[in-house]
Amino acid sequence: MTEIDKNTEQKILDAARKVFTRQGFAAARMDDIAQEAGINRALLHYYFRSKQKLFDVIFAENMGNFYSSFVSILGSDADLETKIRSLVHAEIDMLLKNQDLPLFIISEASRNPEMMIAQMAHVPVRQFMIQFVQLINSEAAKGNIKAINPIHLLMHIMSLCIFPFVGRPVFMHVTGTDMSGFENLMEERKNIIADSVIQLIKK
Amino acid sequence: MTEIDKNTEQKILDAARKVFTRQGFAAARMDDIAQEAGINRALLHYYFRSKQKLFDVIFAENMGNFYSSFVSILGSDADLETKIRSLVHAEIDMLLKNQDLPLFIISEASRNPEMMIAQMAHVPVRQFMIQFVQLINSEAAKGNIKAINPIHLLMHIMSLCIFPFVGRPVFMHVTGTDMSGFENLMEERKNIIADSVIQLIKK
DNA sequence: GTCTATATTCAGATAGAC
DNA sequence: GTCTATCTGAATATAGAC
Repeated sequence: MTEIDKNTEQKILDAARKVFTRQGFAAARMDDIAQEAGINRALLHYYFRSKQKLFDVIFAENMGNFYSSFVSILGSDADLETKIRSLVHAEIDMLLKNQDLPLFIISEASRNPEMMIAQMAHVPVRQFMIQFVQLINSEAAKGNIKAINPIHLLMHIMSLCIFPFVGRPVFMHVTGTDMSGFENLMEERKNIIADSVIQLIKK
Repeated sequence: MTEIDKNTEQKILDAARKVFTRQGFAAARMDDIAQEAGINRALLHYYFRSKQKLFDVIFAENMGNFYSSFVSILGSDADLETKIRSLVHAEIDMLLKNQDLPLFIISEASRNPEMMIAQMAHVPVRQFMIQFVQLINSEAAKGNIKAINPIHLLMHIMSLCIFPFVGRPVFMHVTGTDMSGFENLMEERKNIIADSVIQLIKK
């Protein structure tokens, strides 16, 4: 579907996603979204009534995308090492395609925790966490891995995968890297992170 | 400058630091800062002319605080393991006292990279990075640790230390933890992170 | 230096023509 | 459905009294 074929609602949503995800709610301007969509402000209001309502749609969408990509992996019948490797790869792949997503979710969640909590209700993230904890505990009980607090392990994985994207601007400047250098590094990091995590739990 | 000037100026700076660091530039209101300082808006402008100029002062201050706490550690004559342990402890101690700092710096840097770059010039972060890279490379050359890309190692350390604070609201909700539970976990994490990092480089 | 009152600017939202 | 023009409200900034 080309840009012109899309109906107006879709053009608005695409534009809003782009602007809100980059700028956040407070800094985003309805006019930026309108220009990005190639229409005028009035039409935004005609379709979505208010900035807040339009934002809510985008936030829910982004929240869903952020978690959906890797929730299914734990349920497979692969061994733990494979699961961890897939998890890390899936997450970094998703982040490479949606680089502004984590900072968006995190900053909007900080500024408005109630909204985040409301949206979390529609996403199986808690279930994911429980599944993860059980998996690690049972592997440890079976003696397949070292005993480790699953919460710390999960925090390790999330931190290692997500943080570089959140801190990207600072990181790129400090190391003197450009976008493609950064992306190459993250490609490399898929295996480095997986290896690191696996090394930590291996007996 | 009289004693009373200093008091008011200091009250404004304290209030501005609190509000800007929590809310970010776009969401912060001059009136919030005035109320927090116990004065009125006009006086803010009398002292700092504009919101932007007041913000610049706070941003520079925060940027300085963020990096100054651990830059000195690398220069000591302790062994590598001790240095890494001190680095992690110092950084997490600093973050426990300034929990909003990393998200503030990261989001403002994303929205306005030029400002971040300008402020970076006054902070020895690049020098810190070079020092770190040399340290790791020389230890590897001496055969004291495994060969590892120092950039990835540094990214590991930074990610593990900083990310939990950035993602704290989401994390607290997902795990059902409250503030004191979170802080206990981060206390625990000081050693867990240091142990993990050291394990990764040990031969 | 500090305040109240006011001006200015800007962005979200609406009215009404087509 | 889409536009131009306009209203409203909020937030930054200034003027001027004390």
